Parts: sequence; C-alpha cells; structure tokens
Amino acid sequence: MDKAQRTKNHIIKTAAPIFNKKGYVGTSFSEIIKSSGLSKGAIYGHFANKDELTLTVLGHNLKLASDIIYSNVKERPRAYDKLVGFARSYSLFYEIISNAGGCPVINAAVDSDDGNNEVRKAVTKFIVMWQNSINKIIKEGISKGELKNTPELTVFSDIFISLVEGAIMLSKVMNDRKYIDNASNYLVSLLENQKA
Amino acid sequence: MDKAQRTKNHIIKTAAPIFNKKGYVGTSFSEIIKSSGLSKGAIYGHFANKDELTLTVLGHNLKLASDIIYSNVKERPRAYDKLVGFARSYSLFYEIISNAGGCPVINAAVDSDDGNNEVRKAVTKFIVMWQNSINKIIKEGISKGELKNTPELTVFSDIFISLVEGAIMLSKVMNDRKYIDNASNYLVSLLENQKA
DNA sequence: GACAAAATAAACCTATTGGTTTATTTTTAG
DNA sequence: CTAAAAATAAACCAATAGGTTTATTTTGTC
Repeated sequence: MDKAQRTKNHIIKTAAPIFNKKGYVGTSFSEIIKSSGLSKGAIYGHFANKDELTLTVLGHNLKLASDIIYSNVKERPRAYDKLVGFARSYSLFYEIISNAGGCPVINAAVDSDDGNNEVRKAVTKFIVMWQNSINKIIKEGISKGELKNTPELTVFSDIFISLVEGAIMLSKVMNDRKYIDNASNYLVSLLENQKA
Repeated sequence: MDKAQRTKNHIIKTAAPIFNKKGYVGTSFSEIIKSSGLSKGAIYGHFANKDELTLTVLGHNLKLASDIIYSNVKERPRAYDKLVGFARSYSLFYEIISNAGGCPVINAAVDSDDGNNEVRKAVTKFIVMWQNSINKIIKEGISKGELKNTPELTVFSDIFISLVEGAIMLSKVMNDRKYIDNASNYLVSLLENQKA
C-alpha cells in the first residue's frame, strides 16, 4: 500500500466517527482537519470535494457496521440460527456501535430524508440490500423446512429493521441499553415461534 | 392576542417544519428569515438567540405530534382500545407527520444524541413522558381486568416506541408507507393477544 | 391624535464555512 | 542519486454563519 492509499485510509478512519456523530451533512472540514492532523490542502489532494469525502466515509461506516453484524451470522448453517444471530448482534455489539456514534443507517437516513441527495440514495440502497439478505435467509429456511411458512414471516424483515433501528436510536439518546436489549430478546422469542 | 404574540406564533409556525426537516442543530437563520418573511432583527426581538428559538420550535413540534396522536386515544374509555388507538395513529396520521418533516422525536434525538445539550434533554424528557402514559394505560387496564397480566406487557412500551419510531424513520427515508403500516398492524395484532 | 413603547429593517460585525492556489516538501521510479 | 510525480502546508477567497446596533416604522394607550 503506497503513501497515498495509507493517507486516504487514515483520513477515512479518523473522519468516520466524526461524521457518524456530527451528521453526514453537518460535519465541517475543520473537524476533519483536527481529527486527521492534516491540512485542508492534503485532504483535497485525496478527495475532490466534501461530498466525495462524505459518501466515502458513509460507505465505510455502513460496511463497518454490516461486517460486525454479519460476523455473528455468516458461519451459522441453519436459517433459524442465522436469524437469531442477526437479532442478537445488535445487543451484543451495542457498545461498539454506540461508541462509533450509533447506527450509520439511522444517522444518515435522518440526516438526508428531506433531501434527494447522494447520501439518501446510498442509505436507501443499503437498506434494500439488508432486507433482501434477511428475506433470502427466510425463504431458504422455509424451503428447507427449517422455518414455518407463516404470514408473520412475510413482514418479518420490515418489523425486524424497524424495531432494531428504533431501539438503537432510543438506547443512544436515552443512554440506556434496555431498548436494544428488549428488542433483541423480543425478536428472538418471536423467531422461536417460527421454528419448524 | 397582541401583535408581539401573533408574530412570535408566526415565526414558530413557519420555522417548525424547517427545523424538523433540516435538523434542530442544522437549521440556519437565513432559512427562518425566508420562511417567516421577517428580518433577523425582528426575530431577535422575540427570541434571545438561536438556542431559545430552537427549543421553542422543538417544543411546538413535539406538542403538535403528540396532540395529533392523542386525539385518536383520549376519548376511548377502555385500556385495550386506547392502546389500539395509539398503535393505529401513526399509520393513520402518517402523511401529516411525514409532510411536517417526520417525527420530531427521531429527528431531535438523532440530531442531538452525541451531545449533552438542551435539545437532547428536551427530547429525552418527552420520551419518558410518552412511555409513562403508555405504561399507565397498561397498568390501569390490568387492574380493571381489561388486559391480561403477561410478561409481554411489561416491555410493551419499550417495544412499542422502538418499533414505531424505527418504522416512521424507514417509511420517510424509503418513501414507502409499508414500514409504518406493517408496524401499526403488527402492534394491533400483538395487543389482541393481550386482551382479557 | 399625540406620544411612549414595541416591533422591525437594514447595515454592520467577527468567525467559520467549503473551496482554490501556490509554493514547498516528500515519495518513488529509473 | 536524481528528477519527476505526488503529497502537503499555508495563505487566500467569497459566501454564509450567528449575533449586534442603529435608525425607522408601527402599535397601543391616554
């Protein structure tokens, strides 16, 4: 990895929690300068403008959160266990996510939901991917006979991400784990009833 | 109502959707000037500074949303019907809330959850009040024999507000009612199982 | 209708915003 | 080791931020 790439990574890594905390629209250059220890000119040497930096950092934060969550899911062979792994992940990794400024999905969504900018497009695309991967697990689980074919499961991914995102937001602002813990436990108990 | 009060109300009313859309921290004075049609001097004649205006507008938006939701709850005499009214409200009034910039609870929470400012204090206070009012209905419902005394109901208010807030956020950013509709329907079906 | 009080517009202030340019240093390839 | 390329710091820019002051207009009261 050459100098250019190392510096670019350094900028992204130090800017990541700042953007997630202060907002993908609301973070200013001076804060990135402070966190990275670089000058404005140096940063502009690696990113065309603030938008490009913002989008790059958002992508980094979404991937980071996604990797943490999937680490608790991917090795599990059965659909039911995968879904339980998903449900428990948010509670399990809550501290990490919280310290990084919360879930980048909520942060970027609320930041951008009244504009039609690139940030909004990036986050909606991510949510679609996320739901698709949950629905795929459910579909496979049903076809393999690991899960019941119930009407509850047709809206499960909608309920799942709504509940999880809301709970993370509440735990963060209330500074109280109980919301994400209750949500995780609730989803697990909900899944138990869908086990074939 | 004298001129001063009328003007103050006018500023709050025109600034309310702007703050809710652009953020309680991120809204600038120039946008308030544009929406109100008044000069900066005029606005400063009614509010000491931007913080005071921000907090006043946040209070207005929280009360507005709360009044709309409670309008579908308060006349209902029985606990079960009150809770169902609550659950249906968010779906029923989704367009109004969405057009006003989304739920002020999420917006203010995400805006402020990495600081310890007055905005955060105001929104956490509101969430506590909201949960207390749900828990009070449940408690009365159980004591009057209208609801079962199940473990599900002890965490119901946590699950309820997590799910509703997450669903509103998702419907807003995805521009798709299905999240809040599914959440409302899900909560109603959940309540049916708790009916005595 | 006059007059004090309140409300308002507009000019002004300093700090900060995102962004550019220029000059200098550091890498890296031959 | 050297020369070209890349990376960087620092000065600079116009626009906008929140906030203040001053002068003028509008209000309400006697």
